[in-house]
Amino acid sequence: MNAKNVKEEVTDKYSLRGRVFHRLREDILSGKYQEHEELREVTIGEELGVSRTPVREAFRQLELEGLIQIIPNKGAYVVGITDEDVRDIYIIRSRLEGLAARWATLHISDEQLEELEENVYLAKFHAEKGHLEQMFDLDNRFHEIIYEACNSKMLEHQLKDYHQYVLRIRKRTLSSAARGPKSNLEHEAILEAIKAGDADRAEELAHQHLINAYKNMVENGLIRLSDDDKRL
Amino acid sequence: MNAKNVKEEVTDKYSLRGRVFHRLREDILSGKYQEHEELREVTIGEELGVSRTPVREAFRQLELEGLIQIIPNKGAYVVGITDEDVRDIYIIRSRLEGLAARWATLHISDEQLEELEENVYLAKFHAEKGHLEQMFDLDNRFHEIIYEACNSKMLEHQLKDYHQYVLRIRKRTLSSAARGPKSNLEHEAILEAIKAGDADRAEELAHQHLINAYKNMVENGLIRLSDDDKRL
DNA sequence: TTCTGGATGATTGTATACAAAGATACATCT
DNA sequence: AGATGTATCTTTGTATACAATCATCCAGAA
Repeated sequence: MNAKNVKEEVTDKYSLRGRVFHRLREDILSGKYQEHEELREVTIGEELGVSRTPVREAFRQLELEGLIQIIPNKGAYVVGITDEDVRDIYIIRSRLEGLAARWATLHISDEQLEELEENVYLAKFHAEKGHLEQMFDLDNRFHEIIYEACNSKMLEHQLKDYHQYVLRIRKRTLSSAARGPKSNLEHEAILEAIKAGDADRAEELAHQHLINAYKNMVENGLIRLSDDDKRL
Repeated sequence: MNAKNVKEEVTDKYSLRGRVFHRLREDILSGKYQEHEELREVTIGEELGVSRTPVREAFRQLELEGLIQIIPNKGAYVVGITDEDVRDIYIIRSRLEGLAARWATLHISDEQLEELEENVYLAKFHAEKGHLEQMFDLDNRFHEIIYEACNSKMLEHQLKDYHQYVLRIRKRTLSSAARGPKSNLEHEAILEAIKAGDADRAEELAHQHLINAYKNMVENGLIRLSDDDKRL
């Protein structure tokens, strides 16, 4: 899941293979296809109205992304995403977001800083009004700005990939409204740290921000966790 | 998941697509194909004596691995990797390796621990003898054991992805022999921390281990770095 | 009964044919 | 000359035909 830029991702969606790829990823992450379910090339092809060729190519990519497992001459099986995976994704992402916030502190542009401030200001407004959809979008954008500001092609791409996962998880669970204001305060604190040029603090705050988001999901019973929480 | 994985990787190599995939990866990593060079489906197919179909599937995978860039309806181009990318990869991986070492401390099995100890012991031997190839393999295996021991499908997958890049960089630069013994000592320290159940220390040591490896490359002039090193 | 072996059908692996998009070269117009 | 349109060629995108492999089932022997 590595080097592709935004432009390709877009054009990508206009090829049949691209559509199959994105659609299948959606459907696997959303839970339409159960874990261990077998995906047949012709069946998927018929469902999406394409032949086996683009399906096969999409399968190979999904395998590399770890979403399906292909056993040669046998078939493709959905790997699925467990609650443990969700936990790990959040923790991994929390570390990388911390790193991104650190680097953003070093390299953020005036324009980006301004957009962050506007973002925080607007989010406060929509939180008071209870506009869930706008809060959702602003939250995404806040993180995206940080990714862009960190000035690292590798890290940005990595985090945007994970964002895909996180979006799906959120869709699956529906984010809790109560988390909004707290999340906003945390965004504000991260912004302040970046403005103050305090990279250590920015990293720690961004890291904790993601951990809090995850904990909130657990507390609300959206994700259940069997074993120890030592990983956090 | 391990024994099975190995078997698949092997069977993989007996399919035409698998052969094309592995062969192309080799050739790109070894520098046979220059940066920005265009890879044509028929040409590659003729070279390897196969049709376009397996070549295309291999291309899609190589794209996800970040080794080539596919521009729709145009062609596939070998992707370059800048010194800044190398720096970011090492830093990102250093954080994730730290996390992996932390989790490995919590979840490592007796067998894995034993293999780690054997690995460290053997590495010392080969370092004294100056067996570069064996040291290289043992080093890779050391990290792989940690990945497997961390007991996280997501993190393991992530780190193995990055490993691709690192292998590529190493091949490009040739690792310096002088680093060997120091690296071994660091491995040993990581192992001790894991055995002692000290997750914090394991994380910090593993993190620093990667940073040291990177610094060594810079000091030996294998990698040039233009701007500030504040990112470290 | 239980095991073996082969016929049969289903599914993937590969090759190839055809369609569509981009690149090139040249003629034409201003 | 420089710009523009177009014919043509090259290359990729997709569909489909055929080959190879795997799974299933049932007959027949121990």
